[in-house]
Amino acid sequence: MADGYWKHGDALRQASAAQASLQVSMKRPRSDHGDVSGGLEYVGYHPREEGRMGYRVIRDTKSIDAAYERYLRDRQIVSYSSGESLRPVAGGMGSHPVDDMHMMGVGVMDGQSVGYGTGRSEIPLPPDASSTLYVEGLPANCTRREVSHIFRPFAGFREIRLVNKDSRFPGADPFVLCFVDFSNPSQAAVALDALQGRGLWNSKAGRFGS
DNA sequence: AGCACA
Repeated sequence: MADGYWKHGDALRQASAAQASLQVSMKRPRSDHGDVSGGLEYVGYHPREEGRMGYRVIRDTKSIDAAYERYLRDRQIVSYSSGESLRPVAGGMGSHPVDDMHMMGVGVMDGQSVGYGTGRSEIPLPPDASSTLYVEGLPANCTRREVSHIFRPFAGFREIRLVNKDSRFPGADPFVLCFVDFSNPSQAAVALDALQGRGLWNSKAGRFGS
């Protein structure tokens, strides 16, 4: 009955024979408390007009998840195989909500779409969306340069950080975490939409691509 | 499954 621990790890290990699936998500908040400047209970309050995006005041993480899932489902972009890889939680720059910003190359310029955001001018974001993406499911031996190749084409790409961690379970192999910085949450969301749940690592070839 | 750096 201890198999439950490995319901996913097993899939990961077997993926080495097929194609590993990259899981990209928003960065997790630094802590569950202390982010609120006032120390009060208005947790999800944000200053901008939220009516246009259909968001209301959000009280906790689960609400955000639900709202985000809803909008993704409406857009029919992401398939939910794992369901857990999407974590658009608080943690961004709360002072700078991005509604309809199409600056810096994301979205449209003079009627022409740029970058990988082609076709969609903007992506509605949760008020507390982060500019950093969290990536897991990478092979333990992948290099920083390899992973950079995946994200560099996206507008607003800034930097990538690989982190080697030991498994929380004894005897299991170490794994690689990855944090990808973008100039703003909107640009991060574009990359997220494009990469979420996609299989990018061709383990047969031992490299990225097909 | 696993969330770092400033």
